[in-house]
Amino acid sequence: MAAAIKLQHQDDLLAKARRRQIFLAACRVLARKSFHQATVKEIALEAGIAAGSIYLYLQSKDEILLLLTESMAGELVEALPEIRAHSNNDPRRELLGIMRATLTVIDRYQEAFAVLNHEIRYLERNSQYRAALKRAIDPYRSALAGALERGKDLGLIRYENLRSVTEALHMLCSGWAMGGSFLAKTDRETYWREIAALVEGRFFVPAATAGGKL
Amino acid sequence: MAAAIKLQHQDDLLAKARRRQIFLAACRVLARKSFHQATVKEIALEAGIAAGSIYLYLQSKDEILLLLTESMAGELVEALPEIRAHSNNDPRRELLGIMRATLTVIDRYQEAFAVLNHEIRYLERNSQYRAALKRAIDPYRSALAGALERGKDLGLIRYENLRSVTEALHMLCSGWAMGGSFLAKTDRETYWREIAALVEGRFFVPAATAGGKL
Amino acid sequence: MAAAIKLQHQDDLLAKARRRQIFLAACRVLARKSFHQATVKEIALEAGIAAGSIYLYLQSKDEILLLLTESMAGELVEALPEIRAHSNNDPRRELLGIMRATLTVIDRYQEAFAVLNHEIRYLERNSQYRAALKRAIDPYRSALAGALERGKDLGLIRYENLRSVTEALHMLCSGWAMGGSFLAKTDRETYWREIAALVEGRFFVPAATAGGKL
Amino acid sequence: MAAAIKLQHQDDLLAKARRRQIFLAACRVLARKSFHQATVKEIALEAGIAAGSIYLYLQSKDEILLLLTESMAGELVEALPEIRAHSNNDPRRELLGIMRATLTVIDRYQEAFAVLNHEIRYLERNSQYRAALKRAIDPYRSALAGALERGKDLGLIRYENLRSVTEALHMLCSGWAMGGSFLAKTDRETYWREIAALVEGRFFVPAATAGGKL
DNA sequence: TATGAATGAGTTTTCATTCAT
DNA sequence: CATGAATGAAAACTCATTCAT
Repeated sequence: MAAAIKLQHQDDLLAKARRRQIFLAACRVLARKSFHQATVKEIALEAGIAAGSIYLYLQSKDEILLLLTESMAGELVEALPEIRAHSNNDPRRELLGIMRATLTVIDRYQEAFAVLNHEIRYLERNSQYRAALKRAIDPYRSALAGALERGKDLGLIRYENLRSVTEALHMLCSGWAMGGSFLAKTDRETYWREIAALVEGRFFVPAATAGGKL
Repeated sequence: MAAAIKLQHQDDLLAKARRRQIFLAACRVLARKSFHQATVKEIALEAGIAAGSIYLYLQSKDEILLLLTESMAGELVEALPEIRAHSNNDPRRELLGIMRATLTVIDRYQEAFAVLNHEIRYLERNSQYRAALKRAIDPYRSALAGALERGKDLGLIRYENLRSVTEALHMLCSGWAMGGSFLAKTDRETYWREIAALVEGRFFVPAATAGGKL
Repeated sequence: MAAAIKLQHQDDLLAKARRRQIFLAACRVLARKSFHQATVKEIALEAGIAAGSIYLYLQSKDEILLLLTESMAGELVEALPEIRAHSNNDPRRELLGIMRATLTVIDRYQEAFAVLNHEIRYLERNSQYRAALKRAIDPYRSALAGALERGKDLGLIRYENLRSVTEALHMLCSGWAMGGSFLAKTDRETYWREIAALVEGRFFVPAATAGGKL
Repeated sequence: MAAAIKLQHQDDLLAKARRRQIFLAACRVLARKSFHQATVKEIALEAGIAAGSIYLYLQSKDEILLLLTESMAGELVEALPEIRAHSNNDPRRELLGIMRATLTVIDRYQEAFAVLNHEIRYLERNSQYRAALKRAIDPYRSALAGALERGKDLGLIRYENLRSVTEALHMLCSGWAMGGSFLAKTDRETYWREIAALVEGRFFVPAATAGGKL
């Protein structure tokens, strides 16, 4: 029984490692082509496993998109506690910290993130996936909303509609990766300064008015 | 000879009308599914023509994307003279006018615009298309840039890098259609007020400092 | 009535001229590509008529092959009386004359002839066409066979099996156009001397034995 | 390692066997219809594999023609060493041996050979295929040319132009399969006696003149 | 008679998914 | 667990033929 548990454990570890391989391979492939131009075989080979072996870890090609979502959101969510810890209990710092982390993760996977952001439209129409997507993204969304709410309660942040601001702030980050032929991308740091200034100027209550200081 | 010209003229009109039919059909279909899920046959039938007849007006499925670009950008470009005329020679009004028109067009085709914005990444890798895309979009981009430059010259608008601001402003408009599962879309007018305020607050020189008034 | 007849006559002449145009156009097109690579539209335009107009003179694409057969065989058949007249009643001269004319016609249409010779395999499986093909070719075949028979009767030509010799002699001529990648074609005159010598040496009874002289 | 080699070996064997299946299936189908009338699916099913499986062993439909060329030429080339061995060092025997083998292979695939001989015209316009075709045919062509050259050196065979004779001799063999409606095919042996006599009488130096005897 | 836009059947090719080994 | 050969459904595209003008 102990052996069985250990095996189970090893299997889980193996599966996790394989899924990570597949995730990274998919990111590399999607940096070159669209989701539909990329074949399952190509992603499998890029991951160093045989074409058919993808299906030992994934149910379908579409599930690669779910894997991408879970992996990227996961990296973000893992970073949240430390961001919170370093925010000195100032929701403004926490908000900017989350946005910075978001931009960092997006920057890490750029193209794949843009692809994912497009394909997710169609994925979430499938009720089977919608729940899983929500589960993966919610901790991040909650952290963002939580910081905003606490900021409002403390009189440090102002906004009208929580939901729409939450999404707008995320859009400011993701816009960085989404620009197609219309957008001449600047480097990440330049972009970061731009949106940070935007957020501070528009949403943060001026120091003279607010009680604390950033 | 007159007859020949008339025929030629009629043919042009026919082709133009058919291409418009196809454009509108593609928009309707792309509101339901992705470009790769949509079949040429489906779009043709939606346009009220036979499956094969698409190829009388288009060289390939990809050219549908070019048609979308030309049609949407075309609607925008057609509106430019009047926007200019009504701007009272104030580049700030012209800038906001262009952005409002952009948002209006994007709103009209929403889903199809989002699809186009994604697919255009892959389309523009084909040098044959890149030139055509540029040709379609440039008048719009120039108008935006022109208003910004004139505004700067007159001391009414401030910015650092023309190119990056031009693109950022466009992104503010297109972001409206691009949000996937992350973005809970608010209605267009609410969004418009949001970004208009953003532009006015950040880029426009305060009335106290600037010479004219908006 | 006279007018009607005249019109009919004119119509016939017109149709004949159009069919000639189409024949020549088809030859030009088939010099560049195979029968299946060539489109009806392409041949029509090459003939200087509109795509759909082919069907005023032909029932189907396959009938182009019939037209080719009739036209090429026709040119040959038209030459037969004069060949006969110049043969001085010597079947050997007539035979060589026919073969020379055959080679001339084949040379004139080379590629199209080769294409026709291939496609005719499939055309003649259609009983509707078989009769028409036979009707077009028979005068030529008869002339060839006739010369051989008369030659044999006069003791000037020797052979075993009439049918097989007739065909072999034709093959000698058509081989000139049929060589694909295997055959490095020599010029027509060189080839003609080669096969003429072959015929004289192999089939003709030596002068010492035969009564007359060539 | 041994296992890997064995697997590799087995895979090669499998691919070879499948390609052979496809070759034979193509021959059977092409005995019934032209290359363009034959569909890839039909050939695949005739080969006992699924429609799409053809593409595991072939890049395109056209490559079937290359496969035909390689297979037929291959059968010929495999026979060459033994022909050489049995020729008793007499180039005349070797030459006739090669021609007889050629006729045998052509007889085996008759219709498919005729189709191939036609389609190869268009295939060899593609430079990618030209090289492969040449590679497949060259050993055969060299053997033919080699026998002719050695024969000439020994004073046993006479000819003017090596290249053109080589091709003419091949044409004598292939003509057997090429005759369309014009040629009433005789049986192979009759035809063989015919062309063998032709070669002996025309190209071989008479015994009185030559040193050796056949 | 002449046109050429429209049709839709038919073909090649791709690829997600399965399964015997 | 892992493999990769096999499958077959699906889709873009072509083109002979028709027919309203």
